[in-house]
Amino acid sequence: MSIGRTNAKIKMQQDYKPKNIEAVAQESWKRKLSFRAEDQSDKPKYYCLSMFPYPSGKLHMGHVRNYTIGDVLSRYHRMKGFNVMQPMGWDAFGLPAENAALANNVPPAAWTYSNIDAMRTQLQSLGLGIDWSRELTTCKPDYYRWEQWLFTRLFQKGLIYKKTSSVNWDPVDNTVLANEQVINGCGWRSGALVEKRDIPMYFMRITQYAEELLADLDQLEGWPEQVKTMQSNWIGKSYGCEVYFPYDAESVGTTGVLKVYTTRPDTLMGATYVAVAAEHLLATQAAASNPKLAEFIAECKRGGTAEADMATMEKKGMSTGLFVTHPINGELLPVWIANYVLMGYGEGAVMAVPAHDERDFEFAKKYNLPIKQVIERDEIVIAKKTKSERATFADDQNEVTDQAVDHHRDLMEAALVNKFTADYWQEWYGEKELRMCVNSGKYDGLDFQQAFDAISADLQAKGFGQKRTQFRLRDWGISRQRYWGCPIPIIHCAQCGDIPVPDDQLPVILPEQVTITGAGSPLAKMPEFYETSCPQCGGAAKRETDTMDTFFESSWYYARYTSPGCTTGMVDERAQYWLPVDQYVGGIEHAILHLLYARFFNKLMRDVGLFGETTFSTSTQVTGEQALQSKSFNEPFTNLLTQGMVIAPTFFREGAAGKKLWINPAEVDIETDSRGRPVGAKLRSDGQPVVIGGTEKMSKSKNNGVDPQIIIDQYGADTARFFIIFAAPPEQTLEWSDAGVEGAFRFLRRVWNFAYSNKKEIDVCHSRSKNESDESFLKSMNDEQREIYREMHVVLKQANFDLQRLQFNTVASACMKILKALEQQMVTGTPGVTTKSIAITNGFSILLRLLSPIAPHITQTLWQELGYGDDILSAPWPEVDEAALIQDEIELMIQVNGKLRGKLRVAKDADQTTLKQLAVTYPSVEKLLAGQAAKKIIVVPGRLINVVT
RNA sequence: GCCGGGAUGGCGGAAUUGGUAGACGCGCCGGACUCAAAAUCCGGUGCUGGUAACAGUGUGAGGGUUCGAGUCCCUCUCCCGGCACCA
Repeated sequence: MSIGRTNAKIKMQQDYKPKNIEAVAQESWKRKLSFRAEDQSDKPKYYCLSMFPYPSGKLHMGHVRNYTIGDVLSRYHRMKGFNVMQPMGWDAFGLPAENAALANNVPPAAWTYSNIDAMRTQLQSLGLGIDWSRELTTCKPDYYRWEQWLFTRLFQKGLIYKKTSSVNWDPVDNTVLANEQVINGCGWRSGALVEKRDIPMYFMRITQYAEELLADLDQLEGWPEQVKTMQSNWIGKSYGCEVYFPYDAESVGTTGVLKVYTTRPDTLMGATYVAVAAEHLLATQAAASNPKLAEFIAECKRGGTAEADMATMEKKGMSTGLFVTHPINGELLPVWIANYVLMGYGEGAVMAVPAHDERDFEFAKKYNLPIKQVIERDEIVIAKKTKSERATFADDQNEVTDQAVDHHRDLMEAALVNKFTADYWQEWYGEKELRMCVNSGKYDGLDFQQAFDAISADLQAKGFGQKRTQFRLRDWGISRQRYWGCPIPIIHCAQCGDIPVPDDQLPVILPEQVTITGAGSPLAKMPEFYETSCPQCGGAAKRETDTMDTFFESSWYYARYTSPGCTTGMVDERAQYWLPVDQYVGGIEHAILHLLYARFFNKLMRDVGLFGETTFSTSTQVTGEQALQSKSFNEPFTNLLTQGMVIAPTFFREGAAGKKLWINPAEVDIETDSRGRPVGAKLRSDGQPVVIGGTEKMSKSKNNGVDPQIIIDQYGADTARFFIIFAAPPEQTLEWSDAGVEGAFRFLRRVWNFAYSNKKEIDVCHSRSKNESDESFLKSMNDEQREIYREMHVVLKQANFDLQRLQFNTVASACMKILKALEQQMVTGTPGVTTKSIAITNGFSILLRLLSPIAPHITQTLWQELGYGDDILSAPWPEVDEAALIQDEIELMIQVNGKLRGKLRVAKDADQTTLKQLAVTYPSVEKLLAGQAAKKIIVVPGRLINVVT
């Protein structure tokens, strides 16, 4: 069956039946290849990408929201005249497939592929304008062979290297656990106490790109500020100093230095001890002869590797009995082992200045270590001086008043009484501004920067340190001791070492028929997989059995979509047409890791020469300008929209032993009082009360998920899409509401009904000559028509603005406003074709086009049914007729002292004097003035007049 | 703990730059239609007082800047996201 002309002959359905019209519309898009993106076009390109889903098997509301937002953007840009590409694919490797394999005894591959099929069907029923010819699946060799290829290139360039690193080790299941699988320090399945274990892993030198990743954030004007801030903080560039503390030969037994990094060298004179991580060389050495220390180190190694746990646990430490000497004053400082010092960060050792660091302070108080104040507020230092001495400190910026001196005298007295209590300490520890050194010998009186420079210089002169820039960002560990991931293309040869798999032997294919036991990787138990020969010497060798972090796949899929079917590389020349992505849409939870890794990969691929004739050496930093000149590009995503979560109410009953039994909202009836406030809830099946819980992220564990498929089956995809767009702006959390969904459906039905009952008049109107861009169109209208026409365009102007700033909920509102105004016109307007139909025909065409990105099926159908055209997809986007917006009279607010007291209609070009006169003689203003003259009258043109008394 | 974000009627949210707080929708109340109900349509709806006109009050809490603050500044509370092996 075909739609369009054939269908137009059939009488229009009276009732809105989404099931029928959605199937017809989707079939038509499929047949006409409506969403096939052209690799060559006269139109400007628009690459709109939504984060691809992990194929869990069932579409959830978060997906629906993500892809609806992307589809609205895609369809809007298409109508604006862009060559749009909106692809879709599957982030198919990952832990859940292995968990499912354990639970259901299905191989991860089979489970994944059947999930993909199920989810593709669901996605298609949403009516998304996707170019399915570009679909990709990351667990297929034709995809992952190219990341193996990239791996070997980066390995050869030294951008991937091997080192040992800590993982969560489950000693009962003898397996490595993900952070997610560690619950309260125990393995999720075995319940065993998890410990840290050091194993060799491959790392990517993302730190080599830290400077560029940080600097290029400035180029990302289309990114939310908060995401850039988070990334910037994550990279964490800091300026500091390396300090070497020479070993005390007597206690340590050898010579050497303890290396630390500090951002506060100005406080070096206040260092009273040093602390090292449990894995530090000095710790190991001290523990050799001290069983108690060895026990403490073992304790530190218990528990997982998650940073949040490290940061919140109780600070514990133990003295090693070893000493180092202070590099400037030569004092002996004790060496402590502390559980809050991380081996993987910095040097695995810190200098402790308890007077000026919160953690050191807490630790020193706990273990009675000395606290030496070396920084003081300027004012207090000054207050301690005589009046004449003070004069030399006072300047225009920092005048020392007697009041300030008194205030700080009080503080000083408080200090004597409360010395080093946490409250008082808060008063002076942190900020670097307006502070100077005290108790620091020759550095006394220096401010932060002066002391920083002087102490660094002295350290350097003595060979005990130097200034250093440091990044918080660590190199990216990419090895996973798991099965369901991309095999790392390395061969271990006893003679030749670690050899990358040669290109002609790629891909290293992951065997799909395996048994998952939950203990260790199946690959390590498959000789047919790991037994191989060395590509270099030909001798027997062993293939690497670790797989890659799944972030690897998601870091370059955006590029692969540009080159579907490419068998010659990761991408081909089509990438240069489509990249960078114009609009990326996805959850805020990816603000740091995924988005940082994808930015990193973009730079790697650029530097490997995939995006043009660039030949950057990886050892030099590339500026944005250089890259732009070379026709390449630095950043993968020009604009970023971070969408909020979908949340829903929760309901539960207390089960045995206080265990909560969560009840799905669909099974609950809510009781309200006369005002509509909820007072209770009952389970429909037994009529007994349930407890109303909080409103939380839709999840299996809280049983508050709403299945999108049920909504689509019941109301249609257009209703689901409309509700999701209408209920909240894209970046905010969206609260699910069944009543709201019904409201969305009611609205679409009203649109349908309006079309049905006005079809005749609109048809008649089409036969008359008219052109909305024609100036005479506006002039030909009578006042009534012009007013409704103006109303349409006021709403349209706001809607077009809202679309540009990605606030789609108010675009949905605008559609409702237009329909309301048109319905109103039907009731109150003068009957007859000449007075109503022109305005209605024009207004309804605006409504259909404005609504079409949100609810594409109903609008496509009505566009044809009412004879506006064959295909709304190729209709031009409605633009505002500015001439229609001009009004002769405007309404001004009248305020007295900023408080609204009335409204006034005035000519739009009334002058200020007239307006002021009108305001003071306005009855309620006159009354409030009570005969007094106004002190001041503020006129805000076009808005208000404020009379100040 | 650290980094980032949020809080506006009974509910979701609107208010472009400091200038009419509550658009639009849900819910609730009243009315029409109906034998009745549902659906639909019309009207009302921040809170307090008042028959009403109107007045007071109101954007998480407390303070500040301003003729004027939901919006800017300071302090605080609660909630959410991320923290490097969930994706």
